[in-house]
Amino acid sequence: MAKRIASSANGRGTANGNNGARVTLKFLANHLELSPTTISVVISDSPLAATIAQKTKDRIWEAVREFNYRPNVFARYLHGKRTYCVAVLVPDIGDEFSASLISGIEKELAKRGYFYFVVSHRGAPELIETSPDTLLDRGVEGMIFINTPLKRSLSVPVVAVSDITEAPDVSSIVIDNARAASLALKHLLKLGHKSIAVLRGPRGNGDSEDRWLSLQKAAAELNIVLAPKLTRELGKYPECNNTTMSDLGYHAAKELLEVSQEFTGLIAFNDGSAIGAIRAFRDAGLGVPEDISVVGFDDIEQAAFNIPRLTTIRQPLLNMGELAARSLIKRIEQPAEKSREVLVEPKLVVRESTAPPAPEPRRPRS
Amino acid sequence: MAKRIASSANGRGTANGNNGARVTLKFLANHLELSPTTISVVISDSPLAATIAQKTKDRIWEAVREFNYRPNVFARYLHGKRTYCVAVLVPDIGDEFSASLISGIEKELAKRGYFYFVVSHRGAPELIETSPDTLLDRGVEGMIFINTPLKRSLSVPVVAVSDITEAPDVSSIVIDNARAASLALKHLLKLGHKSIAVLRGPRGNGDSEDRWLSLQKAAAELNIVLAPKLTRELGKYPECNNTTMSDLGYHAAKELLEVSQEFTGLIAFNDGSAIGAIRAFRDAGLGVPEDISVVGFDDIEQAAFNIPRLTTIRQPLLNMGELAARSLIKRIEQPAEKSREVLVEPKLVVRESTAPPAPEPRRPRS
DNA sequence: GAACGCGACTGAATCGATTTACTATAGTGT
DNA sequence: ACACTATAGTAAATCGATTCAGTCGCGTTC
Repeated sequence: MAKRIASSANGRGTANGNNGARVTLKFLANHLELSPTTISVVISDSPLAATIAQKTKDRIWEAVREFNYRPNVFARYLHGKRTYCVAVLVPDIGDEFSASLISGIEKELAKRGYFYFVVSHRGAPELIETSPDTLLDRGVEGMIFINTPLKRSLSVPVVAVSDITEAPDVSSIVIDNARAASLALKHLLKLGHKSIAVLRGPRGNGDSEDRWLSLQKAAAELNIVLAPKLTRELGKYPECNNTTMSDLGYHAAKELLEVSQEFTGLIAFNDGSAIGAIRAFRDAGLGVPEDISVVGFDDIEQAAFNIPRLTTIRQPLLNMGELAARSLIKRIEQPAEKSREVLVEPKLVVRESTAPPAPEPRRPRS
Repeated sequence: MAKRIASSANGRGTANGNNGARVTLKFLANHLELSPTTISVVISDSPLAATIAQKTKDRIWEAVREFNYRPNVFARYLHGKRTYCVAVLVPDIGDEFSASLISGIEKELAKRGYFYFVVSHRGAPELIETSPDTLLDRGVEGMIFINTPLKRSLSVPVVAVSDITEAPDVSSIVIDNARAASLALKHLLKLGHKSIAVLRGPRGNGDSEDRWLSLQKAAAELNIVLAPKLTRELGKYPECNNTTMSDLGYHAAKELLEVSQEFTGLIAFNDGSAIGAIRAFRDAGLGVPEDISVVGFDDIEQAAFNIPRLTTIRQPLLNMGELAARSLIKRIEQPAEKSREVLVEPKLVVRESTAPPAPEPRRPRS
């Protein structure tokens, strides 16, 4: 009988009453003079465990604690047991959009005892193509695609956030862009703006297309024209690598300024580009909201502290992440569950970057 | 002999020439009329592979392609093979500090073919205590602790970023806070500031203590006093959950304003709190830099687009992440490698939020 | 007192690959 | 023609746990 009690917080490398040898089922079996079967049955609480005497169970659990036995995850998985592991694919984890989503995902996954791999592909097509297989090799039971195209179907459940997948049977979590567009446009309209510029999202971003279409549709319904020359696209995806959204917004806004002196409102693709645009206007001697009103999108942390505080369409990113994780787990644990699309409600947050347009045509301040 | 060529991009669930059954070594062996041993030897390119005829090798590789055979990672690992998997522990992935670091880490890991788990513990002590073991169970070969305390030593290499570990034999990547402090202080001093307020980092953050100590030391050397009443701590760690750095900075700055009308300079713990503070000053009718100069820390994306553009001490977060990953891999692959501390050089980035103090004592503008 | 049932376990096959220690065949030198 | 050496491969044990199909002893029951 072993005398030593292992320190509860032993770090594997340290002593555990077994003199350095790994604590395996076989070792425990030896020590308890039972068969590995019995111990396995008790530990994994299989139905068979009912047939084991309580006294024996107690002995087993005690030994488990004493030696800090931890079943080998890999051996277990060989028998097709669950891995409780999923993957998140994302263009880049560096920006606040992705980071907030992942934060929400993580929160929910942790609550349910799941682990996750993160793969950021930076838009590289071959990574997008091959990493699902590698992840499958590693036993993930499901995947969350953030803003990432998926062309084929996979053998595990998939949830897409900011959907740009073509694959069937994928659940998706998307913001209600129609509602968002109408919210932003109506707000500006009510303030009295007639000429509105738009910063479209980069091609390759899941929301770009849908958002733009929604904006056009809403504009048509409200009898506004979104003039093409007052529209800028925020750069192609692959180039997004070293350029930040603010940077993209800054340059797009400058271009806009060169083209026109008329517009009094701007709807940006997101808060980052909105902040960049405001900076550009400011550099041109124009004030926000005095000369131009700006509406952002997302409501990132800085939005509320920006000068001026940013009026924006809030996307509940944390919730969306949680929702994505929850949907995924549901589909993993209840395979009968059908895939479905969840539309998330955006919210207009009015702050300081929007105001009625100046009565006079604007002119750069000195 | 199989007739069909598997589609190269088959998604596991789909046909692969084997009618749905898993493609295992045994299956391939059967199909090629070779023993599993031979195939294994060839595929894993063990030394023995030299003894296999080239012709046979070719046949094997062809079959591997044809059936899209992928060795089972878990079965492999049972034999103690490498997992190429590490873990990153972080308080929270949502903020730009962590996100940038992870982005750097990820970049380097991906380059070397490693996968990684992320665990964000939100400061919860029991998670910090238990997750290393769970991660070890999952076969990680090393861990990166971002801003996370580690009290015991682990059986795998550990690299700490923004170091607050007490464990021995841990490599660490830390910013040179002494240099940073001197940079910030000298900048303000040269502009003519005498009375300088400080926003200290939250307790529990790895850099807080060191940064503050460095600041005091540098101040002493430069013959400035950092008055305790002009010093604020940015809230305790656990409460940091729902509060953003900007929020913390905002409130701390307000408090500062209530206490004193004298200070003309502020050194913030990071850019988030700096932006919050600027907002608070502005709300009180004070301008930055006209009335108060503000120095941030980190140089996050928004810093360059903020109004005013933020003067800040840049921390090369992406590089630090890459460095951390590189160190970790080195220690994994060359166990003889000793742990060491890497001091990263900060850089002063002068923008618009700092200027000489106004000659007159300041007073709130209307 | 033979047949039966039941409680409490266990043996052996299995998951999918790796690895060590062979074997079988063909070719070489003398 | 015989030992000897490559060459080309294979059988079987192993990693650590799970699981199906028993086994063994003992108390009932008619």
